Amino acid sequence: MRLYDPKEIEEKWQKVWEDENLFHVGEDAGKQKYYLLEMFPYPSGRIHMGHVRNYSIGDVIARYKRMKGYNVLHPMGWDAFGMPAENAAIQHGTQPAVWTYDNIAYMKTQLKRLGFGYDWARELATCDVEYYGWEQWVFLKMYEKGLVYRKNAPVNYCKLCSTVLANEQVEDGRCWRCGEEVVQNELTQWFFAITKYADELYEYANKLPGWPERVLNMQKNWIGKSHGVEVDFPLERGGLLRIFTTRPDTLYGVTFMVLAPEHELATELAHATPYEKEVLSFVQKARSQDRSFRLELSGSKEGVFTGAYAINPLTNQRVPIYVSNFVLAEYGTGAIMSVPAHDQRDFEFAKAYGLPIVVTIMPEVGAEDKVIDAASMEAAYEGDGIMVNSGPFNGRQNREAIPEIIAYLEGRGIGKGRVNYRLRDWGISRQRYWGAPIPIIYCESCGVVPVPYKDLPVKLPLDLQIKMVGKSPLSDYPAFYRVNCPTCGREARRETDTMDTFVESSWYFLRYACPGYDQAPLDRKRVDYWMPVDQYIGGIEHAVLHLLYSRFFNRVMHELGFVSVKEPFANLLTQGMVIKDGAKMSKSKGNVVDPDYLIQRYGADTARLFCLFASPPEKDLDWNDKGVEGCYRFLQRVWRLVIERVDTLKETLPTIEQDSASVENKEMSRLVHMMHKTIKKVTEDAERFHLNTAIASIMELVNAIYKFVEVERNDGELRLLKGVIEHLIVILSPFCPHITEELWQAVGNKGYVIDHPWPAYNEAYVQEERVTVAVQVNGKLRDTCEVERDLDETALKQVVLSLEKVKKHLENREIRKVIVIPNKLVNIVCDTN
RNA sequence: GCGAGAGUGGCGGAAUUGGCAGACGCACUGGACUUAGGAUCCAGCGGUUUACGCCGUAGGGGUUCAAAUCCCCUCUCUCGCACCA
Repeated sequence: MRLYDPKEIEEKWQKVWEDENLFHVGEDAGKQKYYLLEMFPYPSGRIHMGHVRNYSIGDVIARYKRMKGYNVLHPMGWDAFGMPAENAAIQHGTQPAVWTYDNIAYMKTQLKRLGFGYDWARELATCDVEYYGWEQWVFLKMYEKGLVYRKNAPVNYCKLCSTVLANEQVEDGRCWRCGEEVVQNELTQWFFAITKYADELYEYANKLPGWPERVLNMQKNWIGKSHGVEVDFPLERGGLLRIFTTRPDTLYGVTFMVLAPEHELATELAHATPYEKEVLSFVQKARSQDRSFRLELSGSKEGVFTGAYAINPLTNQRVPIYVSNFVLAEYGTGAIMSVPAHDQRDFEFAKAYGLPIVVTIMPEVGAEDKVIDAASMEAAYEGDGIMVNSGPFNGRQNREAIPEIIAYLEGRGIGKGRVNYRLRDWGISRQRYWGAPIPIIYCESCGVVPVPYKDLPVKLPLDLQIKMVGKSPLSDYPAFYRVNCPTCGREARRETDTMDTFVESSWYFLRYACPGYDQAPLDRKRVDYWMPVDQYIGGIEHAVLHLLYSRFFNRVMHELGFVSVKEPFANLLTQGMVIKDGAKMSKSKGNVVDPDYLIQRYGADTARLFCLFASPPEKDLDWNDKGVEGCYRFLQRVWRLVIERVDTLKETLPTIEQDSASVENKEMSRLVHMMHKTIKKVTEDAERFHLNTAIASIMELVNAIYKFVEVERNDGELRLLKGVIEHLIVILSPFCPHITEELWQAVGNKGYVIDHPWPAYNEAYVQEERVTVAVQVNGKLRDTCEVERDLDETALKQVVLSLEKVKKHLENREIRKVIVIPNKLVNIVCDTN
């Protein structure tokens, strides 16, 4: 008998798929499209198990949908700009471009060896000038529309990476990539005006039913929409101090004001007063601390009095103005009103500096058992209640009064309702080489001059030596930055920063729809055929980064007229990590499993099968070498099942339609039932991505077939066997495409299994003719019995009551009622004496 | 602290709607075949009990004829956010 040799058959079919161009797709108005996308990889050198898992899940869905009759777009490409290329260049003296394209070439062979069905004709690498050139084009359009601007601002800077980071790329005060502590630097940077879409990005998060709640919450959290009011507090010495608050219902309880150290009034108010010296030294100290350090001081709120007072516009009382490190300059107006009675932070500050506390909200009677009192309270009361000490609003429920208070403020011209966002604009300048050059020229006489469209692309030079220095390598390379001003022709200087690589990954999914298009970044007709992505699959780690940027960028492309849809990803699946020995697989932990080794030892089908079978896609996958063996064993079992009787099967005409006439005995009807049940289960599980249980049910079918072939079978039975085996091959094929293609051919089929339509199941056969009914007495299982399906209740009761075990449990007891769940369960409720 | 999710055999995990808890696989145990078994096949495999049975889905309470599933309380873990006024 021929042995299962994965290496041989996998190479064979991969070549056939490639030669026959089987996964190439075009737009076809006659078919329903399905765009399936997995997050593209960074070409780091080799793929890891996380990729294998991600792409295996995607490949199953793509193949399944294709067999279902969809026109499936399943592309692959490379997120090819980024720092590792530069670091490798410094370490090994290579060129980032060479390093990157070499890695791409190798990783592509790895993906091919896993048998993923991509349309390679659409492959792109973001470091291709054909790609980033169009990105520069979009940058210029955004510049024209005011969606890109340049400003001097304190930015997050990672010393180790020698570059600036966006807010989203700072985690716990550390660099998302290398973990180095992030410091604040003042630099002139380019920003994308993502905050212009803050509200839309927030609100549409409620219109994405196909996304995990968790991701949407993280995004909403990040955007941080809050409703409140801006209030102008007159300064005693003239002028106004504007603050933002979400709690106008506590305005009557304001006892002081606090400014961020960066607030322009901070030093101004103290100017020429006895407080000036102290304020100046405090502000200087605070400014020298970087943001993460200031945040670490949580709990220790420090501040100084400016010597100035503001007037509470509702009470006309004068309240002192402080400067403190706990107020953020970037949020709201950089100044706050402080209500120590009802805000814990203000309370702590008031206690530390001996400031008065005025209670304006009392807990409602019954809601809290104590009446709060300014003198004795030990923490702020942040809950709701009835307003007191609040002039015309006394006695009102605080939440209900808020809209009226806002109207009251607006009517008197002292405040205005306002929505505030936590989201900041996206800083995209990076002082690195291996990225897309920002298409801008600085001219001493003309200022900031965009590169004319006709001069695009601004090509990244490939022939420079990369040295680790604290500034962009390009700024050391005159051949790049020396340029003549496009406006006046005089000598000028190119921007030497490059774009954040998250810009490239924000629109690659659009470009897949029209690869190679050279008239514009995108070909709207084709983009509209394919967009939105029907199913996006990737890691949770991009919940706010890539996924938020892409939603923003797609909106920009929408406004530029390149795509109709506003939201790029209709459905999102976030797959879990691959864990081994209790930790994420990583080189430093020494717990990596090399995909090449797996393919070499067991074959791609086994590698895929294990990744899919070991746990449901959203959960973390616990790597288990023995589990891999189990999957290999299963495939050998399938192989033997077919190959051991391949000659017979080849000669037998399959019974594809299992009508009742061809079913001669109980074992046949049992097999027919198993087959239809399995098709149904796999179909439903594929639709909801429960791929592990889909595989489990296929295993059950295989077990049932083995049971069926234990004895010699007649012609009719063999015809059924062949039909069932063919169905088995078809439904296993999305998971393990090579072995199934081989077996499909071995049993005598001409075409490819991938071209075979997904089988339908017949509900009539999904149900068995005889069913096992659980029999309970007072809710406890006492026996089971096999009866005809849909047996009427009276007959069923009769059968059940005649069971010996049941009789025993009913002795001397009176039956109160009998509950019957058809074909499932009978529960006899009786006295319990 | 706030928000979200989870807790089921020795392990990974099943259980679309409240209806036989533990599918499928791993590990383990016994057996068959064998020169051999790390191959294959068969049987067993939540705990406890000689057995009938009793107990069992983090713990406690509740609703129900019936709860892993619904409700309340407690504990533990994971993730995200965290002076955002």
